[in-house]
Amino acid sequence: MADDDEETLPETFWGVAHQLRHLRKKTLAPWDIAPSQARALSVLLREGPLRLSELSDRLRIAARSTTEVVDALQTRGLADRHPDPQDRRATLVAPTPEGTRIGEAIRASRDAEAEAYFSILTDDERADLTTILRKLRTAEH
Amino acid sequence: MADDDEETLPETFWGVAHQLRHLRKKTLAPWDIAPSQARALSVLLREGPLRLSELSDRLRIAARSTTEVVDALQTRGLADRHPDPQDRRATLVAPTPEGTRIGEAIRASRDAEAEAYFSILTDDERADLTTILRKLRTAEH
DNA sequence: GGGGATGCTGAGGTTACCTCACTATGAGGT
DNA sequence: ACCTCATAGTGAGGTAACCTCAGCATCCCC
Repeated sequence: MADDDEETLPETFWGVAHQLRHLRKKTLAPWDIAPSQARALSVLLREGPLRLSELSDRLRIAARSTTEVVDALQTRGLADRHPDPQDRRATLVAPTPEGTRIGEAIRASRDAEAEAYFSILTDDERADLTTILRKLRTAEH
Repeated sequence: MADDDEETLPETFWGVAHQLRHLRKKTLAPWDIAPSQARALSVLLREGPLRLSELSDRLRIAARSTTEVVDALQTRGLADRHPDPQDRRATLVAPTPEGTRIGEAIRASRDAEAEAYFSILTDDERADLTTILRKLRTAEH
């Protein structure tokens, strides 16, 4: 019912973001895990145990918000906290075996989801899109 | 402090989305208007008076959420409701003169913002990006 | 051995959504 | 005319994912 012929670049960008967000949510449903938690778990799998502050940097959110995400992961038994031997102020967050298992399953499913979503593009378009977005991403704004 | 060398396409996409969201928020600051309200106002400027249900379609949000956005616009004197002469169940939402004025100012500023953000791209890259996103946007997923 | 920076978290707030239930109205069939 | 069913908007209540600010513990450096 909504027609979308002459959208500007940012508008189109947000449209895609919106679709991807919904898709991602749907993909996550089998695990009953919130997107923010899945994101954090994925960072932990990729980078191993991290301080809360480091995790905040990776997620680009405030430290206080990271506390909440980690609380949730811990409640679900997907990650745990232990003291950093280097610095008694700091807390290291690491995925549990269960967290690793689930995190890997999510990643696989998410790869498949992204594959499906972007599969309507040609290889060239995909490559171009990656290059262009990466350029935007890393530029100084 | 966060290094970002080997991100996947979706990750990079979200990174760009994140930056754009912050930029947009900053651009909106002078008017002290929430992003959701600015979006609705922009739709109203483009399409003229709309029923709440039609506005929901354009914004791709639930009807109930549109009620809230319109409430906010009305409180600020940027839009008003009046009954649809065609259907006494329906309510038409239209921008006030003030809403039109502010909406246009926001659009101008937003165009400038987007221009600045995407200005690091070449014309070709911009065209490619638009084409690719539009393709993703309109495909059946 | 202060004094300021850093690391985490409690308290409390905001934004932008959602569903469900309800009322008023419209539209079609009998 | 009446009955049923769909549609339009909204009250009530809820959620996710963020935020700031204040406070405490610890570290680092002169």
